[in-house]
Amino acid sequence: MTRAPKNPGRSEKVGNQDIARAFDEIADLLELESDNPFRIRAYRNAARTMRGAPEEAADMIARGGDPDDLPGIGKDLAAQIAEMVSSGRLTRLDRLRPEVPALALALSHVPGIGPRHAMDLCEGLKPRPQTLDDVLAAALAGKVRALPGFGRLSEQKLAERLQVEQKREKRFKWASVRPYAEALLKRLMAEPSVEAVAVAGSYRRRKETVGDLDLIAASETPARVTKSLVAAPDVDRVLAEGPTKASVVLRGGVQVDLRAVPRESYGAALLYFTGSKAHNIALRRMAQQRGLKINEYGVFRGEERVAGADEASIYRLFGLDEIPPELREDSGEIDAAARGGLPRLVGLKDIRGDLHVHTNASDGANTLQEMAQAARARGLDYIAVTDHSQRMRIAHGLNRERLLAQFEAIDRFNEENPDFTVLKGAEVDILPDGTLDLEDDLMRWLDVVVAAVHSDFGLPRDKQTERVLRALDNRFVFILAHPTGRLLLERAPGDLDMARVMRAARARGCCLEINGQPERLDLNDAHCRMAKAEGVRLSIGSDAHRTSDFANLDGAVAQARRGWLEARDIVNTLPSGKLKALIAASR
DNA sequence: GCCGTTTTCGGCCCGACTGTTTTCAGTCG
Repeated sequence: MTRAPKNPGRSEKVGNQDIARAFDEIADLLELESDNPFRIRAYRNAARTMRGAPEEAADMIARGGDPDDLPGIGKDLAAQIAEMVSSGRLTRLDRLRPEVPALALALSHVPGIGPRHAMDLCEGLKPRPQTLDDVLAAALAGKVRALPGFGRLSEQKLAERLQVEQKREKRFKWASVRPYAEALLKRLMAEPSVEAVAVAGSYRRRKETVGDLDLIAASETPARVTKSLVAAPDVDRVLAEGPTKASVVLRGGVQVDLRAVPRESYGAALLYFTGSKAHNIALRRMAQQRGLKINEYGVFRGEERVAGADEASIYRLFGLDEIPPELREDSGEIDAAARGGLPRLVGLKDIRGDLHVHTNASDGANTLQEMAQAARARGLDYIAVTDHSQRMRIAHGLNRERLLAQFEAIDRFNEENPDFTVLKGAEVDILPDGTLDLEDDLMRWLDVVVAAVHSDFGLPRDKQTERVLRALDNRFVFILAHPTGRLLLERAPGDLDMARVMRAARARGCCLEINGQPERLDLNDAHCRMAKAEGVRLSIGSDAHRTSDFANLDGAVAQARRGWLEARDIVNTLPSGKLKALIAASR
């Protein structure tokens, strides 16, 4: 459910996310009113643009810029943005809301129920339903089948969908669906008729959360592949099954959609179902301009297929460099690919060391030696051991004495292991007033000081921002860890003026961390891109608490890639010697 | 509502599956 910003007229800043939500709600409402579909799309595009915009609209307007310059934002929408920024309200939305029942909006958000049926249910049922439960009751009582466009079967499905909706997990963290994805890939790969299979969709684009899994298989006997999915052991319910397509819900609630296509269409299908939708639309427009048609079976000139077996052939046909899935959001990647200007995205192999690692001295599960060995086994050259400072009682934070003992252990380890480097570090708590939980005379002996907020996440924007800025003021702080403090699907990001934080970080030569914990992935993709634009360097940290957690680096790298980052944007692609010099220069 | 080497009007992406229809609308991706 979307809401306009609270506290209209207050000085509290309206963020791009608020604007995006308002535009999406307008699109939803217009859709329920059966408004012009292209106008609806314009609002949705605008919402997407605002979500990924590199600069807060409020800042843009304050410095004399015009949101009209953003792609998909014209005069009208620019005026609406300006209205929201100045007043916190949106007249268009305020007028629209009373015209459409709130229940219709809620119904249309249930999968399988579109705007048409949502309105028909609201207006056709007697007595008029007020809640989703009312609609469910009507369906169970057999009152829905009488409505035009409904029948016995659709009534039954409606009841099921509403019941599922009540306990549905809407999105899943990327890492939590990975086991399902890999199990299904393995199963389908074992099918003799399958020549190739991959996960497409937002999973392949490495979005931090995914709503479902999209599988693409190449096979000359597609019906056998869809049958194999439907018969998989984890399948709870079958939503649809046809000769080339099947949809199921797994136990655990993850929906899986499979498309099986012939070998010569595999690249086209992979491209098509990897999306994003906006990226596809942009490509299709290019196809049209060239008198071509692109769909999930290939690129066609008339009846003739001119590309489609692999993705590269399709991009090549349009004069584009191959665009990595992480960039396919229609946020500038197509222009960049056309002029040979795509970034050379950082890869896991570029990461030389890990700058955020815990041991069992604080809340980790493994010893310093075990962590170092595991890192080396993964091909890293160094790690920074960054156990918690003493304020983190719950995490066994290190006091002065224990930290000094750790120094000695690290020196000993480095002497005995000349082919690997353990850097002395600490994850120092940023206290609510912005002071640090470790004295300067200790921090000066650390190779890497990582500062992080672990309490009082709910401070108002100005206080939270001042708190972080004060911490960054300390000459020894080199990295701001998990800058927003968000936990995916659990805790909203702290209210930080990220533009100010970035300017301060650049001025001080500090880095912002991309934390790879699957529930953090903090910074997010948009912030990564913003940091690069602001000239702020980033660091990648697994925040490992056990040896297996070095796998988190993959998630952090994926996030960096979504943020258009290259190896040179990330400090721990440097060898340890150069990194140390960089840190020394920042003090 | 946006946009422009067919530019200020008239376009705007494409196909599979489902269920209710009797030739198609709704929904999804």
